[in-house]
Amino acid sequence: MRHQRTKTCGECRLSHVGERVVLNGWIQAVRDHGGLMFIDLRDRYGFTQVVADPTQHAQLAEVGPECVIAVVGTVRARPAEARNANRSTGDIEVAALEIEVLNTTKVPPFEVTDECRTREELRLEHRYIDMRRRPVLAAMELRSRLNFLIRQSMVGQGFMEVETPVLMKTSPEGARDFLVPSRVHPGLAYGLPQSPQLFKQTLMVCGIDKYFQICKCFRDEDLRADRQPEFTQLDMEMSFVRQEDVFAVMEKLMTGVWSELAGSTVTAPFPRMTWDASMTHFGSDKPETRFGLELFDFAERARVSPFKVFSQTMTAPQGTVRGMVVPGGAALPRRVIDESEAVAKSYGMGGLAWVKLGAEGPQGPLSKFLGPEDLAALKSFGANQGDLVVFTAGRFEPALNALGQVRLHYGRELKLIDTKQTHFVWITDFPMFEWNEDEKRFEAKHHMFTAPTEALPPVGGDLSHLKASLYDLVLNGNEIGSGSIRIHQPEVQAQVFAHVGLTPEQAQDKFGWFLRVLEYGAPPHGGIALGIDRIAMILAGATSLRDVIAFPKSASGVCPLTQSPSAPDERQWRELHLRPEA
RNA sequence: GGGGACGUGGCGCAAUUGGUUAGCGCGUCGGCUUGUCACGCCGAAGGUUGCGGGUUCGAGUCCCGUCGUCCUCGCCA
Repeated sequence: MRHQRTKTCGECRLSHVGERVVLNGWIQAVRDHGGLMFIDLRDRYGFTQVVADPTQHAQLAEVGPECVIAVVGTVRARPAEARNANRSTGDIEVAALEIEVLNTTKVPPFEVTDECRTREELRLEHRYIDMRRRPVLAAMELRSRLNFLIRQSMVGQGFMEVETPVLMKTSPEGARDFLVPSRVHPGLAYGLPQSPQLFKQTLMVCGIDKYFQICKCFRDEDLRADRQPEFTQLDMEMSFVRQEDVFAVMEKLMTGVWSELAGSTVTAPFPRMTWDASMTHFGSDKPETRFGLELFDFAERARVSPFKVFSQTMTAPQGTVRGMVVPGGAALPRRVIDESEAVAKSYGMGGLAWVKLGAEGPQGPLSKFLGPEDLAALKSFGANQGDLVVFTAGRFEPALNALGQVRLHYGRELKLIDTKQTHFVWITDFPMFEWNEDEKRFEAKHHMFTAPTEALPPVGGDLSHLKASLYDLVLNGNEIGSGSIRIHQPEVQAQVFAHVGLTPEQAQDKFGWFLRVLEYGAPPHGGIALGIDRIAMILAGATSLRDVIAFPKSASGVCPLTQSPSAPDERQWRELHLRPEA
């Protein structure tokens, strides 16, 4: 490179007119008028129009879009009628004195334009071209600013950033671990962290008091639009705190982030809602609270209903019948109702019971089962003439969850969600355990290190009603963080291990080291982890995590750019004492 | 592991009920062009319709299988 830039492509203004400058960048577009040529030069900072006489610069014959050039030239004001108000540099142009071709390019597989509508697979395969596009670049910048604001806020609030190992001990509970086989120790493996949970708790015992880290976490499970195998968390933990202290730190962080990056004011404290209330009213543990359509409990009437699905469900274990009023829904076409039934079915329901309260009385499959007392009950739940009422029947969580999804379906279908609003809400008092039907045992709802809010019953007892100091931060119906007050007493920790079916030997083998940590003066502590990718996605207005990750993986976990995972060679397998299945 | 959608020149799309030589726009290449900024005008090249098999006189179109991508249930915090 003979000519190194003295200005970026977003820098020159009328105040620079007359200056001799050097620009480096990519050719965005060439407009060749024969005796006069316009070149839009682009870098991260902007675009500058270069004007050249092709007869003076023979190299111009060999360059096209995405070639990299250096331009030596003079800044001059554009003629008044040729100014471009759409660009910050639109009042000036650089008249080329010399042009140096720094690199040519193959014909790009797609054009570098804002509204590029090529398929995502191709964009990710050529991410180095895709990221030159302004929307992608903007998402990366947003993320960078988010990370900076997080560090600024956390350090400002007295937290210390500590790095924890990525090669760590594999753990049996929760998501599947990515394994890293050991070369030195045949048959042994590290696990990549699902989160630095035990290390951050250990840091509390170390006396760090306030810890945070922006760290990569890994989970070897199937992917979704909002789930990648590796993702980034803001991980934090504090000593001598109750959950309100954790909330306050996060509220200060998030209100600051929102005012900086979303340009909107979010006020703290955020509303709090118990898990029971969230499930009961919204059919979800991550409620979208920007519209109504709250659910109601139809148990009383369902119990005595002639409709067998209702009455039989009420006699089954954990059986419940829940309903939801769709105001004005009696006018909805059958197609919309059928679609909502499909939603309920996809979430495990046999169907969706519904009734339209029309002018001539109840209509629909359920109407013949509804007596005057049922209709009075519906009225008490807010149903009026002209409304649609839908119901699910089943076990508590599936029935509520399915109806919650139906609620979201109607919220979107009827455009009830005010997307201009930002609703943070804390969900608190989660159940400590949940029953795993496949394995016939209780397992931790969050993880095994969450503190119960009351004394644990003897092993073998019913754990289904136990609550924990466990909380989620929910934003516009997205779970963006999850945390808890932790167990800091080794006896309690040992009890929890026993409750989830770990023998003392297994507990010792997997977590003995951590039980010992707790035995040496562990302070009461708690914390939370926020999903930075998801927060960035919401701030960017994106619908996929891939839009805010520089080099994301496809739904099957493949990196489109590098084609990982790939086959290690024979020697690599051998060194790890492994052999692939043929 | 299950369900759904998609796969056609480099890119985005079209092709009626299975029927002629698979079209259009962008890009690319060549020519013209001194005030454009999605420059314009003229011309040209570019296709094993993801892959494999089948049905048929005939398949981009129908059937079976397979691969890939996306969405999703399960799974996962």
